[in-house]
Amino acid sequence: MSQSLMRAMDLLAELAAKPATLDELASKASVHKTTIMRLLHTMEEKRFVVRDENQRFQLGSKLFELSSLALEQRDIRKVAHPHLAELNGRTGHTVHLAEFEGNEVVYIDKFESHHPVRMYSRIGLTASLHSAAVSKVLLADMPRSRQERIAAGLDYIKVTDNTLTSPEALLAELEQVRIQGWAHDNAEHEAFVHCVAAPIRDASGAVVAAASCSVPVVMLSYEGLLELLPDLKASTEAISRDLGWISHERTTP
Amino acid sequence: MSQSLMRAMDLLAELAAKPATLDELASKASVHKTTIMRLLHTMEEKRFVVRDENQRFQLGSKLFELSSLALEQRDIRKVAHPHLAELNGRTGHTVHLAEFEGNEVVYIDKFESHHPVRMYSRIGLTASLHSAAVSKVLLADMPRSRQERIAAGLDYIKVTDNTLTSPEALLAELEQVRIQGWAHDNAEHEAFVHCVAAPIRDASGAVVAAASCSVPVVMLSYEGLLELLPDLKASTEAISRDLGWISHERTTP
DNA sequence: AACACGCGTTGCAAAATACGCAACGCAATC
DNA sequence: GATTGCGTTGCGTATTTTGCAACGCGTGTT
Repeated sequence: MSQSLMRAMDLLAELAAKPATLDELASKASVHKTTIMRLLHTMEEKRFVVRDENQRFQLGSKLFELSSLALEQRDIRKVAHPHLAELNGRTGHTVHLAEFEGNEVVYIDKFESHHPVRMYSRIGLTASLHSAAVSKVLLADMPRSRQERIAAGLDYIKVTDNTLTSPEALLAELEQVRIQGWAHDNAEHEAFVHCVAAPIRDASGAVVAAASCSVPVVMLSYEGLLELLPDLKASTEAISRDLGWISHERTTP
Repeated sequence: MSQSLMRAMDLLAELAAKPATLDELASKASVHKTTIMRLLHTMEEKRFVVRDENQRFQLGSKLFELSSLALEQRDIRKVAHPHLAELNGRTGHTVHLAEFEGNEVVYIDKFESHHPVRMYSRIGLTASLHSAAVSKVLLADMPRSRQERIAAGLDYIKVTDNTLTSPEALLAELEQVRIQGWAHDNAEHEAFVHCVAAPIRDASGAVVAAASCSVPVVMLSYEGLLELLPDLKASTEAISRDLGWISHERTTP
């Protein structure tokens, strides 16, 4: 659509991975360096890019500024923050907050594990739709027709022994997630990590986000993982209440 | 230089302030909406921008991804180096940079004193958790529950007259450190050396490292040591800014 | 029920803009 | 002192971007 903008954004992505010189960038993009240079110049002017002392280009501080502003705008994040921080403090495990965006699931907040064995992830990364616990939670609340459309469009790369490999398997699991009110990732994405996730609802009752705990399997058995559920549910329900949601569960039968 | 890119970046800055509709953006930029729309489309494709349910445009998750990646690769040591070298040059005293790693505080960089009386330490060594000034700074930013767990697990070997000897004493001091924004080691680890330390923060505001000045007591009284604070704070704050941190102190009252 | 308004979308023709090229300047390296 | 690596400059070409005018679609108004 807009060629120069497209290239510029690719450049930013490239620089995020690793600072680079003009020629490196030009050859990777298969464009002449003059072109790249002009783009870098304008981005430099707006502080999206800076040059270090050795003429290598890297991402500039404007980007940090924008990203922190953008994160602040998402009010789910703001509301959830204290609750998830508390959950993280109480359990000591990695906690993620994720949202549906476009057709992807994106991590919008993360709280690091207190333990030396940690898992890698980053705010802004997208989660796998057929294996991440948060994705299952977010998908589970969608209308069946949309679930089917999405499930049909995935390629089910088998990354671990437990990865789901068919639309049917995924849809069946989504149905179960919807009924039980939580989801797991039983080492379906990385063999050494499993997770549990639960939904966060707004005033209309729609699932607007999902929170999860991720734990290395060497640290906690599957049964131990499930014992985190009451804590996790307590947190997600508290967040939902803060967002205006009113539980319609019968308190005592 | 590159008109479309320039406009696109202005759009991002505009959206950072407040999500907006197409027409709002177009009138603010004094450009026809078709033009803006094309830019937004390509940015949407790259997840720099998203539309919410009411067709308002806002910043997308790619920005979070880029900025967290970039911050990760700017390792603290590299960023801090010139600032600490300058501090070391200016004061002439031993300067340390320390990080939390696992459950220990580790020195990750050191600048030697210019004076003949030096203190012994080495990059990679761990600092004592209950007496080193850098440890206090790093601990002070942690959640209370974690502080308590750590404080309870230490054995308070009394190495000098001033060594803190109880979890209560340590926790009380951490609270003070958190409030005042710096910590001391008043000859609590070695009778002939005292130090001051200050926190280094990343874009999220979390304390990711600490820097300190260590001086033999024969060289500088406690009052003299405190006079190093403005210099030290200036350095740590400059490093924090380089890491993307934005001060939320009011500049003028 | 009909109408107007707001907001995004489409197709097209004009030209301003971005592009590639080739040559230059300036360091650092051998 | 020659060579390699990296960024910079000027210029003609044509590709890309632009503005316009009309359309589609949903909302809320009379």
